[in-house]
Amino acid sequence: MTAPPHDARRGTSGTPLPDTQQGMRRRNLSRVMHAVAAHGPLSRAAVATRIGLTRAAVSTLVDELIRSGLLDELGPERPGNKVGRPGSALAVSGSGPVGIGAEVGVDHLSVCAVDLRGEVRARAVRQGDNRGRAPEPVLEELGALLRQVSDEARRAGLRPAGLAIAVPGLVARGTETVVRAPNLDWQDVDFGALLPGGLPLTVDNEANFGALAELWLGDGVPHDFLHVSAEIGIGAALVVDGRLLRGTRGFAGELGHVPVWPDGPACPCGGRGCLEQYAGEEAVLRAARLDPGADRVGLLAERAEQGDEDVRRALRDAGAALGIALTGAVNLLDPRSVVLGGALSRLAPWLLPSLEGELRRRTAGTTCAVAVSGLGSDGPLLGAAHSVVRAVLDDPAGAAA
Amino acid sequence: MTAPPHDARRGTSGTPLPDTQQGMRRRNLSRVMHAVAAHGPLSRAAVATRIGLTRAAVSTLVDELIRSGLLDELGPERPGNKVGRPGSALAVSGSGPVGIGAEVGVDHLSVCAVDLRGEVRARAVRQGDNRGRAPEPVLEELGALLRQVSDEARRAGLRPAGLAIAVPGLVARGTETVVRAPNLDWQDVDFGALLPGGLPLTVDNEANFGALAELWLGDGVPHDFLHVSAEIGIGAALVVDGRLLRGTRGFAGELGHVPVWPDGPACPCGGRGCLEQYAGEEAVLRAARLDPGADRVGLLAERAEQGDEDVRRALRDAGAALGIALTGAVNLLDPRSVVLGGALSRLAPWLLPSLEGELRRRTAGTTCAVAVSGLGSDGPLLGAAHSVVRAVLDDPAGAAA
DNA sequence: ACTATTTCGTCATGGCACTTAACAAATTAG
DNA sequence: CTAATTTGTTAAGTGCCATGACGAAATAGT
Repeated sequence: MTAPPHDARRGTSGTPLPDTQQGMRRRNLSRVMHAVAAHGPLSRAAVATRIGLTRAAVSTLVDELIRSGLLDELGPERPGNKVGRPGSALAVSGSGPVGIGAEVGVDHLSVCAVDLRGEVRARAVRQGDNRGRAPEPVLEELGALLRQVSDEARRAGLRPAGLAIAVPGLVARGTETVVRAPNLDWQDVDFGALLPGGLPLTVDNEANFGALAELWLGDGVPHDFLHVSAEIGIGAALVVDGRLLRGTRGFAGELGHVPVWPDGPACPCGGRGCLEQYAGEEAVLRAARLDPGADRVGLLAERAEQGDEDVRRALRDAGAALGIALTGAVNLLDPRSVVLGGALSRLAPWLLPSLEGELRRRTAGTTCAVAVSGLGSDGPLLGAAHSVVRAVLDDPAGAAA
Repeated sequence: MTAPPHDARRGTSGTPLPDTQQGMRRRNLSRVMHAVAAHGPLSRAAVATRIGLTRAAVSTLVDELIRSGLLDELGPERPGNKVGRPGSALAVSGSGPVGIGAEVGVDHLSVCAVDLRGEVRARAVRQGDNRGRAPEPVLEELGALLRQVSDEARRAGLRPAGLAIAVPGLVARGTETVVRAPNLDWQDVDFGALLPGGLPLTVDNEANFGALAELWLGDGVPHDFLHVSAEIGIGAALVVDGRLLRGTRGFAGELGHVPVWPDGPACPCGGRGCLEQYAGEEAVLRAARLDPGADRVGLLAERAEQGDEDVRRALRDAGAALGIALTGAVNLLDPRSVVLGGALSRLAPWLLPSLEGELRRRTAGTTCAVAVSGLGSDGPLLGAAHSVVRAVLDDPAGAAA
């Protein structure tokens, strides 16, 4: 229904969008919101110097944003400045719009509401294996959770401004249709048709939302990195210049099928020796001589911690394969860092030594830091909710409603 | 001195540039120029509908551009429209600014001047091996060629608006310093200091300029592709959404050191089994049992054409290795196509079958077209000159002088 | 305590960029 | 030859930000 927020502003053809005064106004409203959201409570004067407009101009912008309920005036502020009249502190409203984020995982459904300040204001989770279930009943349950969270938010005086859903599968660029979700065994599921409408809807890959969460919430992470996450497949998401690189069809980031040993075992994808054959969940479990059961990642972590040599070797080998695949990616993309997220962050202690070893040996000089995500398994959910929040910050006028 | 033109418009930090009315004017001037440059002679009314402004607004913009000498009024035009007053055709000026492009190759120096219409208006080449020569005498010769071309352009009433130089090596992002050019055996050469000033200078990798040439001049190539070129090393340049992906330090595109067979022969880069060990010029010559001499690419093409089995096998194997490395890249980036440029375009007939074979087998479904560049060896030079032209189109107000 | 200084937010004025609306000019259709 | 259509220009209008001046609120100095 609505275009993905993060590619906005780019015209469809070579000619960008026309530039009118209203567009200028909208962009400046957005700049004010971003400045206040990113750099804590700020006075009008501080905003003005920060975004390069005059105090007078910022005053009118702020007035409009306060009237729309997107900014709050907190009252006089004790400023860092020593002398002069204190400014009136402005903060993004904690009682205006909220972004609704949802995640359809293989073993859970979760929904949350995040306000403009980034606080989680409502939350609902339903555990339960969704593998092999038909889309309709799953999305019906998801709808119930969504209603629950929306109602809770509304009771708190908040207004849902949009809905973003993270799914473990490929989503065709610009649509709400899941083309293929191997772990759920879903194909061509149109979320727009199966969920009650009413809110602007965005559906995207969980790896993408996880990377965006890292970009927006991770600390110290620059806006140029490669985010690797593994659930059952291995997905990567590339953030370049603070923007997600989606690829022509939206299928970018298929790290799992990068060839590692080109003559290696055949892969369902048609190739041979894909990374997934060495570092995918199934492959690691097999190499560790463990049976696939529930909470397999937890099991691996537990055994590794206990010192199980088979498990440790399996993880070491997986890390080496990851390191080789990442060497290619780092050579191609020159990111500032690589971030391990999702299940990988939990297994990082045993993956990292061999991973970093391969990477460093093969990219001498081109030092690329490897970091572990601090967001844990909440990344995709938070990224989804925050994507709605960002959409509001990116166009406050359009989202004021 | 000036920032690379293609990353412009992006603020230094999270907060973008402020939006003032003057900025709006500049952007709209740019839109007019782009519309006229891209879509042939156009009337004011046609420009207006195309860029979404009113005829009145476009009229004042066009007046200003004509006064600056960037647009020419050709006179009444026979329009496609059946009825109504004919418009007055506008075209970008053929007598205004020109972009000066230069290329420092291993066996030649070349310089050209391209006007806003994209026509090459002056040109100078000096053949001769530059391998191992010190930077100073080479750049002195280049300076002589530059003067020659600039003078010729000036005699034709043209005004050099900027200088862009393509070099076979790595250039640190945003600088004019060649960090490392292995084939010339140069390190940390500051072009800005060694060339006479006076013009805004940009120095960049030849692969990058080759890709930009493909983007701007290639026909049918979309603005999402992976451009592969091989001189002695193998470089790639990624164009995403019409923008060059440079990487954090400007070192993106090092396809030559993507691991292909991780246990393969050691590579000077410190890794093992890098693509360059299989498809690099030296490796191919060795496999073909040919001695390195002058015009080695030409020799390979000639022998392959004559049916030399050793050469053909060597090229077949190189193509397969390329296909494997590209499989990784395609999986990661999901480009619309892969374009073979530079020396590869000449050898394409013998590389393509195995290359496409590997690529197609390993990326079933994810069809990614492989194309051969039509620009030949002129790509980098033309890309450099056109980058200056684009800078003028991108900010006509700033470049009017 | 009182004044000078500094900084903040607002207001009135002005300039700039685009839109709207009207019009003359140039061409085709009937 | 008139009506219709399209172009380019002009004049008035609106929106948005800059400029400069002002009162308000706090600190520093005497």
